Amino acid sequence: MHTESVGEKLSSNMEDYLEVIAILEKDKGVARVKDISRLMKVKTPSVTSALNVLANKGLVEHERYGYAELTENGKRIAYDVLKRHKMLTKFLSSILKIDPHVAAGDACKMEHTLSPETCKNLSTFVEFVETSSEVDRPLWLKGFDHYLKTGKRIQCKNKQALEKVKSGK
Amino acid sequence: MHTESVGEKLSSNMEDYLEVIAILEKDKGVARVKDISRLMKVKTPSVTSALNVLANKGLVEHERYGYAELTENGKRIAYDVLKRHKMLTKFLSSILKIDPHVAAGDACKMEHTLSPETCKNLSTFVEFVETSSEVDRPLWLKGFDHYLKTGKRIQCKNKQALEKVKSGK
DNA sequence: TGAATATGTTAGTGTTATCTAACAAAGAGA
DNA sequence: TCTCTTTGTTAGATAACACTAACATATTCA
Repeated sequence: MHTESVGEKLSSNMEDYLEVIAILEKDKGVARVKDISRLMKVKTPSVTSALNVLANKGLVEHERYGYAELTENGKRIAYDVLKRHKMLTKFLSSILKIDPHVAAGDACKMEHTLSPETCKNLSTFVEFVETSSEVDRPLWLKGFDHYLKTGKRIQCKNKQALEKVKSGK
Repeated sequence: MHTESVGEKLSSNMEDYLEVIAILEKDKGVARVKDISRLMKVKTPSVTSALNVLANKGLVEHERYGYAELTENGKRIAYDVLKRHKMLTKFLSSILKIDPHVAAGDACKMEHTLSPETCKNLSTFVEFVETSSEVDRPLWLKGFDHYLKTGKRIQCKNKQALEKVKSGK
């Protein structure tokens, strides 16, 4: 019956619960046990149990038979996880061309475990690609797309590269 | 005392045990409980317990007080995981410039959970970068390195791009 | 060969997270 | 208001995986 210290790190599972609650609060205004159970693909007693754990850690507020609500600390963690989730999904779908559904699944698994360094650099990479000018971005990313599809590299000898650079503007 | 059906999928943990055994067999010739426990960062009773599970599934052979040995099925899985591990480490360290030690840690977490699609395309991406000709590879990858370090994009107007293309050969 | 040391196993526990079955409360309609 | 349905909780079981303490076997070397 004691509140856990804030410093203890959360399991992937508990992070997932927080994330789902954040999504429900955003989409529906409130997070109900039944909706959480649906999104988490678990039965409702598992949710009740998880909410007790999270409430004990001061990450959600939950009155018996009531809604779950993220506390400020809970929001901080949930939004962090969501941010990573979105970044990972973007990397997988728009750069690696992974089917969006599969990409979301993989992002779910990675979002809890990747080191801050990897998250940061991957995020920078996505940003680098997304904000590239028309001149260079299509050059290598289209090259990769072609390589993905055919296994063969677009011929990119000097003359052809020059062509692209010229016609780029 | 029954052999598990081959189809049941292995937990991340059991895959890790197989991987570690494969590494020990390669490095030292044999895999001892103590060495496995060291690499897995668990105590020896956990290893004994894991070996029983894996032996039951027909993935290792293990006589009491003896070495652990991968069966053919065990090798197949272990080598698969190792292959993913190496590919992920290469992506993280040579493209994202993650410190090798951190990269190895992240690879360990991802290697069990990523979808085949993501593994395949990421692998293709690494290959695409590694086998690029001198002309285009440095162009964008160096651009990314600079962006990583400074947060600023190398100016890549047409004239400058032309310069690089010309001097590339 | 026969202690002493190193290594491996067994037994029993704890933690996390899941489930089913049974019960309790809340909400909706007649 | 009173019942029916929906939703949520409790109790108790199970599974995976780790641990410690105690015990068993192997190995080493004097």
